[in-house]
Amino acid sequence: MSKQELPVVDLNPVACCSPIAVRPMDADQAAVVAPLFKALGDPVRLRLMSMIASVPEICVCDLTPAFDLSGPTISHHLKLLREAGLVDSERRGTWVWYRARPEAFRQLGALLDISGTPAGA
Amino acid sequence: MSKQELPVVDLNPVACCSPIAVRPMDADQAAVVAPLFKALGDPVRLRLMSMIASVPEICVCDLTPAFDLSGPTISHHLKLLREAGLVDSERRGTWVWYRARPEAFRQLGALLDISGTPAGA
DNA sequence: CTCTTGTTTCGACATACGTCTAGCTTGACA
DNA sequence: TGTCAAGCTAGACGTATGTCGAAACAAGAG
Repeated sequence: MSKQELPVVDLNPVACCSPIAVRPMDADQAAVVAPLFKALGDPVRLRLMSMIASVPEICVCDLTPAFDLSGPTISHHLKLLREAGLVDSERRGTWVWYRARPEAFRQLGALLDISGTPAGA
Repeated sequence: MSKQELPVVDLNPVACCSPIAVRPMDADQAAVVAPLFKALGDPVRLRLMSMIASVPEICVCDLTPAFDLSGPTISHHLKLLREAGLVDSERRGTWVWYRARPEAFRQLGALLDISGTPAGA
């Protein structure tokens, strides 16, 4: 191997990790963060996420008809987004309402920040 | 359904899409972007990506020993990152060197920007 | 040319994932 | 209480994914 040295930088104390272009992620951090990206890695979930995040809150009854998919399938995807911590849900009467969790987005956005890094140059 | 109106906003002409919290993504946009998130949705690939992005370039021979995985498996993950457009590779003599593609990161980061959106409030 | 080392491709396998239908739970309302 | 609608859970099924070992390919050294 080339014996190249990888940079070693302290963790950002606020969020989970430094931007991925600042220092190499260790296995534990990757295991925490990868599921968040994975949750957004399906076109249906990405659209759901986008529909939810573009309004203060939205009813499942407004999400389902936007897709050519069965109700249970949409419900399944929403569950994955919930388990990833990207959205919150709340039942109010007959309907269930979903809201985005901004912290998760801020964390993911921060991870992708490449300004002032080797990759950003 | 609740007849709630989803916002309709012009596309950002520079990148592929507006931030996902600005307007709901349509199916075509989601089909383009989701594979990028999917590529980062595996812990091994996320670590690889991070190792690659934290230096100007890096040799496969420095990536492989960081994992408890066979060479072919690492090669497979690198191929997926390449096909997603997140990294570039170049053979120089015996070794193959990988570099991050900053444009892809900037685009993903922009998508996750929630400042000034309903979710960011 | 042949040997060695580094990397990718191929083929196989177990597991995870996306989707469906059927059935259940919750709440509203007559 | 009975009934209906919204949404979730359970189970099944086909496909995609992560992993491996073996083999092929690439480049340099002897």
